Amino acid sequence: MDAKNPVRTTEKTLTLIEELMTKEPCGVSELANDLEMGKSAVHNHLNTLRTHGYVLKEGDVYRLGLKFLEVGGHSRKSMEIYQIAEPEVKSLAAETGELANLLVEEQGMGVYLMRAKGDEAVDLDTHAGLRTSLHTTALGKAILANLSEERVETILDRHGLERKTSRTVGTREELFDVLAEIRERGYAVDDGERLEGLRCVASAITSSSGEVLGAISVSAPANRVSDEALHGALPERVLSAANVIELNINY
Amino acid sequence: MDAKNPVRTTEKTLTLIEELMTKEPCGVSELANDLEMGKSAVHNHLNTLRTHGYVLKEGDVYRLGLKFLEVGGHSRKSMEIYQIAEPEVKSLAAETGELANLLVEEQGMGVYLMRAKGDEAVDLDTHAGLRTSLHTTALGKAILANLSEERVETILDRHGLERKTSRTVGTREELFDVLAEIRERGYAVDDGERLEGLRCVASAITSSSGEVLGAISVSAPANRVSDEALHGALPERVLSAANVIELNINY
DNA sequence: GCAATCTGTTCTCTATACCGGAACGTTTAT
DNA sequence: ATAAACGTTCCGGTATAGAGAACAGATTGC
Repeated sequence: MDAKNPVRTTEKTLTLIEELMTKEPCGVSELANDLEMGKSAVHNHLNTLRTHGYVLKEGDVYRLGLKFLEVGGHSRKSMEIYQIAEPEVKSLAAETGELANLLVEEQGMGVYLMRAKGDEAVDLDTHAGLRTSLHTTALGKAILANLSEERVETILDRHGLERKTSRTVGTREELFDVLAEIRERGYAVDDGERLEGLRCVASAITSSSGEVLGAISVSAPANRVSDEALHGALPERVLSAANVIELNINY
Repeated sequence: MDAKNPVRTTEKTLTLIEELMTKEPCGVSELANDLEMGKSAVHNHLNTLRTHGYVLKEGDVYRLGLKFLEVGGHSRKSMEIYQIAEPEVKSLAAETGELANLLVEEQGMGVYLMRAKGDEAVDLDTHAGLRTSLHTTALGKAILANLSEERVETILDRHGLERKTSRTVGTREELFDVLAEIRERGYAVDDGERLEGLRCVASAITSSSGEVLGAISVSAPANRVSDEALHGALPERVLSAANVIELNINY
């Protein structure tokens, strides 16, 4: 939903920020061309952002500053789910030796709040703050399974059902079947749907009132996760960690 | 240095963001009062930010969204120093069992890029993105010691010499003495200057051309760091980790 | 070595759009 | 019931954003 009276100047600033994020260091003229803005406008916006620490100038090129990390880090730190889940996700990674993740939903997308690597963990490109479609990961599906069907429809309307690999769930019907299955057994599984050869087990974290707060997962290469483990020891661990988090959140 | 032709509308947006960071969830009227803006202006700005994911509305209150974490996470991930130092900082934490940190300088301030906790680590409030005066931490002093005297003066002119505890270095002269000492022995020490009872050892990370890229440290409670360790085993570990990082950066 | 063409920055002027203030519909408190 | 808050919408006067031109400096091509 768009704002009724959008502040166009602010939107230009935000467009500039997003362009800087994808292009990284670049100059005024390049940005002006790409965004079809005048050079003076780009220059004024960049320098306004610069005096506030959001943008840095190195020689003749501009790039994003760490102010965004400051604001983002502050937001994350103030989230109860992060404060409580953080040590548990780390334990989960240490105990399994694999990669553990914490995801929350925001505006219909999944946002990774953190990841923790065990000794043997694969190195995925999931850094804190990264966004992902909910239907493409076990984490996201664990969350979707705990939302109302109506809510899920709304999310799908907004973000669609983009495919990541040939195994990604392709239709709404298929997705709802998967979600029902997840609700039944209590955890979600990703068997190479997001990345070939990667297996992943996730569980939602819910408040005492049944509201979803987020999800945690363990990801490991298929050759280290037997079929038995995928539906036995691994989900047991993940569910246990989720349980501890839920207990701590509800005091 | 202020921009020549600042974009005032953008500045209002940024002010709003910073107010939201300190106040957390709050409504339109409260923000309008605090910032001496009209309600409609605040409303328009908030909703513009909202359609771009930077702000969320929960009921009748607004708060910052995780978009900032996305942008910040992206910036951090694209920094060479982070990519290379990350595993080493984690090792440092694991081996010492204490808290290890990575700091870089930006606009005369120190910015924590990450922290890693060992098994016994104290839990400080140093989260990723947090800013700190350079002269108040061992990390910052390790960086200052590798900057030109001129650069250091400029930074002090901009940010002053705020005291954190009674032990914080209080005058420029004192600071320059400390920095000379750091250059001589190769590492910086903080013995309760930032926080009573906390000892900290840090080393700068420099490129092959001698430019400072950042600094790493280990922090531990005084009762676990003997006077010998503070100038023996601990700096040895930190320096060794810094060395590995420097080697990896210069291929 | 000179001209041509980049670059980022500064300046001016006006069409634009930001936003104060008033009105609206709800919700909460008295 | 009444009042006082809230968030949201609307409108119109006016501050200002930004196109375009001109600038200085760097780099290029011939």
